[in-house]
Amino acid sequence: MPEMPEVETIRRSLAVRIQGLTIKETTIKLARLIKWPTLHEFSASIYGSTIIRLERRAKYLLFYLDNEKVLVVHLRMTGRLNYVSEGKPKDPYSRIIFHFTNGDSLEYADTRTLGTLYLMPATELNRIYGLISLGPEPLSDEFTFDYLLSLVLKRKGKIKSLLLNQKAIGGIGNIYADESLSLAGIHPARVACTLTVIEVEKLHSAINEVIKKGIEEGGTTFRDYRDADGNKGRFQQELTVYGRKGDPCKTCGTDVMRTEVAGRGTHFCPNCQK
DNA sequence: ACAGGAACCTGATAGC
DNA sequence: TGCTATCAGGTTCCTG
Repeated sequence: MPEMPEVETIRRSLAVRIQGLTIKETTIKLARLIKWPTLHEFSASIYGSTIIRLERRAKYLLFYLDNEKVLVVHLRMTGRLNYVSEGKPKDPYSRIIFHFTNGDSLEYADTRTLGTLYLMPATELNRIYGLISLGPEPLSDEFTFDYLLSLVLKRKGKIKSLLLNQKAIGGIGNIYADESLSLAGIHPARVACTLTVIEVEKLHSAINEVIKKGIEEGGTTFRDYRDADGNKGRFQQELTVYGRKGDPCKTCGTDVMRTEVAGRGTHFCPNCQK
């Protein structure tokens, strides 16, 4: 479900709620979502720990605990994190619940159950391959024009595949890939290494602009994304192509097309994107 | 080394 | 109404 702007919005809304709270017991309704360690160790290690801070790396959330451990959560397609005040109704797809000593709880809910949770010593986070192998993320100092150019020049695959490749760039998903390519005027199926320097410049600033705006607008609620307090995002109002199949392009009026690129539903304006 | 496709899951919606 | 097909914001594993 969520991409970098959605995960960042969840982080911001959740951090102010949970920092300093202490976890008592954990209710685990779907154990297979916990990838490490064993069920017993997971519950035992987290019991009595206090959340010091909440960080994000690309689409991963990292809950730093006062016992030198880190709870790592990846929401995949439909994961949600709900801060639930005492006595409030629970999400029907609630899978794992962390109960705090103040009576409130943090609920991990997930319709399609593809999400993943880990509890790792802070010194062993490098054992999570998807986390350690992440490329630089948009808006960071490492994500420079030169970096993107060097990446693009050596790739023979489609440009959209590159944007979705988390080892190349961390944090972009299907919505923001389509929106970035739309803003840059580049067709998603273009072979990466055929892009001109000017096009790479446009793409570099388009990615940063779209991700920045996405965060400012609190993410995109296309279906069921919500922040930790249950609020919807606002970026869906700004979408130029994603989810707009058959609707007129906001620039030229041509019907927005939907095809499949890199195995994903892909939206673009056939007139504006070459 | 890299690209493409299937697999993992469940539910919502569109079309007949 | 009810059935079927398609689609879904992601990642990983396998194959070629």
